[in-house]
Amino acid sequence: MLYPVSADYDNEFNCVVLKLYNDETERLEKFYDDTFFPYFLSENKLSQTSSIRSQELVEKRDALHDEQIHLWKIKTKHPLVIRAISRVQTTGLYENYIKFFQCYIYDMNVKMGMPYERKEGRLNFVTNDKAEERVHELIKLINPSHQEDIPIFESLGRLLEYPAPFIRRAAMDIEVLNLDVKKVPNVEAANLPVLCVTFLSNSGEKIVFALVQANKEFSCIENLTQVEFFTSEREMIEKTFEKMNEYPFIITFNGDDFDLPYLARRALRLGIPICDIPIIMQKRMTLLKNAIHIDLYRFFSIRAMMIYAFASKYKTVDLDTVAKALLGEGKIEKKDNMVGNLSYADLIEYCLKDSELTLKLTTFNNNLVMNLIIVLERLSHMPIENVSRKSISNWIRSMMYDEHRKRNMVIPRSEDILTVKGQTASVALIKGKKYKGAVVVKPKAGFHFKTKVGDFASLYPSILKNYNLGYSTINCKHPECKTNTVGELPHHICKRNRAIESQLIGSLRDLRVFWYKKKAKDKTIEKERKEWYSVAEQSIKVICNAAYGVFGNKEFSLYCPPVAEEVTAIGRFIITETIQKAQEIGLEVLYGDTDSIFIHDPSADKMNKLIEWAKTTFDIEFELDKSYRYVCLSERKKNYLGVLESGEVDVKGLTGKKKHTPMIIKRNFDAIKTLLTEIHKPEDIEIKRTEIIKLIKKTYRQLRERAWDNLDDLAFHVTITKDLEEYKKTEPQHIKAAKRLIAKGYEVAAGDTIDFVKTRGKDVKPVSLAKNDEVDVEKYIEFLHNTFVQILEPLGIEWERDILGLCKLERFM
DNA sequence: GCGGACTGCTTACCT
DNA sequence: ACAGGTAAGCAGTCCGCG
Repeated sequence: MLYPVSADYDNEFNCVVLKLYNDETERLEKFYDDTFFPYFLSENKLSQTSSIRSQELVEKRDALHDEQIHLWKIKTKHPLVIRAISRVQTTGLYENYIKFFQCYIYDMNVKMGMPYERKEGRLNFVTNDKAEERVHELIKLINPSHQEDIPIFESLGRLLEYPAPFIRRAAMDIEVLNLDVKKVPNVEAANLPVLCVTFLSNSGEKIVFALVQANKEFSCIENLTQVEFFTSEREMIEKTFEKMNEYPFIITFNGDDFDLPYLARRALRLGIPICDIPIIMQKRMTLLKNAIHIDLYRFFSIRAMMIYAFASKYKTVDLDTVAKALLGEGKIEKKDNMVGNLSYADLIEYCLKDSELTLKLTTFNNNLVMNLIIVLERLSHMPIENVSRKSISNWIRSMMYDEHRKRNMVIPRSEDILTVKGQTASVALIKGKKYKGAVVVKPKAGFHFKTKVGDFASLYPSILKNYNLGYSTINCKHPECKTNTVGELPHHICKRNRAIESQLIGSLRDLRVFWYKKKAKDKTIEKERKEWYSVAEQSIKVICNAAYGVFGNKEFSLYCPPVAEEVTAIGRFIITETIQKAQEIGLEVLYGDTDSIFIHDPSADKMNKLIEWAKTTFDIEFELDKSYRYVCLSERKKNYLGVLESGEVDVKGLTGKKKHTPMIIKRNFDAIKTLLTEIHKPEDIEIKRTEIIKLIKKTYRQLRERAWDNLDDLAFHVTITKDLEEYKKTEPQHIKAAKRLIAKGYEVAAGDTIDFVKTRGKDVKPVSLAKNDEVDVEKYIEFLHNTFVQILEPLGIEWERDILGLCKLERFM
């Protein structure tokens, strides 16, 4: 069968081209369609020119104003014509910014990533009876509250229930000679030779190309039988291109910005004709002519993916960190960046390992990442190359556009939404923010045994759904809706029409809560299918979690501030009411944040009563989320530690967990975590208290006596979040340290994490440039203190008395 | 001229 | 380029101190 995986405009044939993955031949095929033309909509007919193909009056639904309107559908002879016209004609145009290939996908109803077959020059969707059966079943089970939502459930259900193809793919990595330890090879110049290229495929092929280096002993290569050596770099690169054309999918880690452009530029330098170079360098990505290029660096950098799909298991995006977090293994360690100094065997091993990790990142957990990409491609109606690189607001936007087109609705212009629907009515607590957000309840400090946490499942998506929120329904024009307000804000909500956002996000939410969450845990389902359900569940989670936020982001094309603030306002209303109800029932509320409530030792009876009340009052699933053996709260919000009944420790927000904290303190923190799992009842606290004091004292003394093993253990790790020139207002410590690195000739850029130690005289130094005796021990002791008071307070440990007191005494003895 | 109080900047976290 | 809320540490400024 054929699966559409990519779409683009083909300049040679002057029409749209789909790339289809054939899962029988395991190759890519192309499908050209010259019956579809670029177009946009206009309020007025334009003066006819040779670049306009036709102009035709069409009827559209305008959901923003709730009326039917007539617009001119203007078809052009080339996609670029639309841009040219938009520069001259700046008013009265609609949908002129939507990419041509996206229009094709939406209007021709191309289901990306779904099965098709070619018949008489056309593509026909191939129905899968078993999947259809499951779709039927899920609709019956969910039993949508609105009849008109059934088609949405059907199409979403199909996208998630149809099986995904096996994708043949190869991971690729190159190594380039490097003359300067402090710098990475320059891509623009591409002035140094490529030394090694490796391909590793998921069908078992391993290909290694290596360049013969004049300075290196050739005798040791006899046992490298699978390696093909080249004396000509040009030949090696030509062979590399040949290989790249053989695979339908090429996976890299940072291939967009390094491997592929370097190969392309190097090829040009070596005189390979441009038509033989299968690499297309675009502004924001690097593509392949005959394959789909997935750059995992881009994929793993997508914030929403990082946080929701991978639960922040990795915090910086580089191959070593991501692989260690997800696969449990990292890169091969090298002494420095001097690739040229490695023996052939080491160089090849190193390069192969990178390819191996890159491939494994797409295959682990039964192809989790590859399947995530396919599901997201399906849901977003975007080509794989785009969905795997672009942030989540692009996916949601694309989903919304598709839905507008399917209903013959004109897509409103951002500025029109703002004019018609108005601005925010609430005031944020934080300076510079646009509107008020969630409620955080001040915690009751102390050790609380038997604490249970209840929370609303997908609170914000549920609010979007239940309260029919969207740009078309908030502050609508109908007189009878004006009184339909909720809670504290003046906005009213439409009673006549349903909002697309509410339908789409609401349906996704229902699918997740009532179907995929359950299926992913169902023990009667075979393993592979269960894993697929888990992928579907995670994909929906990622989308739902961001769905509210986009309406408060002014760059989002359906930006609608009243919708965003109405969501949080209703959220505040719901959680506040629930806390009040809990107290009425006689439950002790210890803490709460946004959609969760911590309750101290509730009776099963009262807890169930609260759960039932919340569910029926708000029609949102309110469930028992966690049962803690105990939680340890301080007065600080968003900061706590809890031990679950399973013995697992849950740490939130504490300094000991943050990634910038030096290792010497983190290790202490982890040891204390283990001790805390050994507390089962209040009497245990006493025993563990002494052990914890002992631990901290040890580190305290180690610092006082300057007896650390390794200076690296004292390094803070702080990320540079913007270009160095942008730090105009202040010079933070990590920037100061970074500048010292630059002065020594190192390259430092936004996104890098700086490792620095605090030195005497309120100074800092990069750890690589600092010496042991420069360390400002007082600063570290202060940090040790501040890190541990967060949990010591509730334990009844006093720094002065218990840590310093004993240590000072001992020092006298 | 110095130090404490204060504000604002920056990063990393929580939901 | 999904949002707002919170903690922490530091940089820089203001103000009072005769």
